[in-house]
Amino acid sequence: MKVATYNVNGVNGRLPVLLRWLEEAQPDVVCLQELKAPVERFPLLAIEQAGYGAIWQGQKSWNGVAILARGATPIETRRRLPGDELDLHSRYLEAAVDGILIACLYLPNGNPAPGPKFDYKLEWFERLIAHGQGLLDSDLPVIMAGDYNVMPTDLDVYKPERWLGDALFRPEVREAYRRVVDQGWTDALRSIHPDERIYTFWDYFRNVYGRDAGLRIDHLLLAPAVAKQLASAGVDRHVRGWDKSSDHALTWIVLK
DNA sequence: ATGTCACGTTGAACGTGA
Repeated sequence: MKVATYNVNGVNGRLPVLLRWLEEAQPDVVCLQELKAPVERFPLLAIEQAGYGAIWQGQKSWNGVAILARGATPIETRRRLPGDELDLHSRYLEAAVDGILIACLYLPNGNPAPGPKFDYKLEWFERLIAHGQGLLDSDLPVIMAGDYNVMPTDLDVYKPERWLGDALFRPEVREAYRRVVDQGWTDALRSIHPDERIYTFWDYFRNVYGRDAGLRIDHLLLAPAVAKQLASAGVDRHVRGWDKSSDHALTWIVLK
């Protein structure tokens, strides 16, 4: 079983890239973030024609998340991260696929920091920690996949000293990410490749991709029951070089 | 500070978020 996460950065604008990758990689489950489309503009027909069922949560212009499953429709279990009824951003979606609970999340960027957007990011993290604990307590096989907007360590940044004050790398968010992992989650990419420089995002600016000045901010966190089944993990970084690509690449795992 | 995108309000630029 192959499970992937992809910040698509506009599901309609990037649709050819998404469909090309689905055909090439044949994933079983895909978590998408940053649809940047309202509910009614999700390209369900094209995705169904590619052989996938989908559930999604849209929002005009910003955010938006979806879960795709090959030959099946994910069974939705939740479409909000609990803990704040006033949070209207479309950033969380949860569903069962083939006996595994898939949480698709798009954590707030948080810049500029400090400020209200950074506070919102930290609050969102607290809610994720609370909900994540509940998921672990359930003993279900769970994957929390998505754009966490956090580089966990120096190894995940091309030039750490340049990012110290940024909302993606400030000590508070690294600490929050660590608190999630320390609950008992396995960072799939890091567990398979403990010492390797692996990036999942390259900015559009200044030939950043060509210079490999990347960041690792897209993560798949595995509950113990799933971590036991982890066979391989990687990033399809070549997709970032395709025409009209998202600034993120596809990050995936294969389970035994 | 800068740089590059997508999406929206609009009707060719500009604001916003990233």
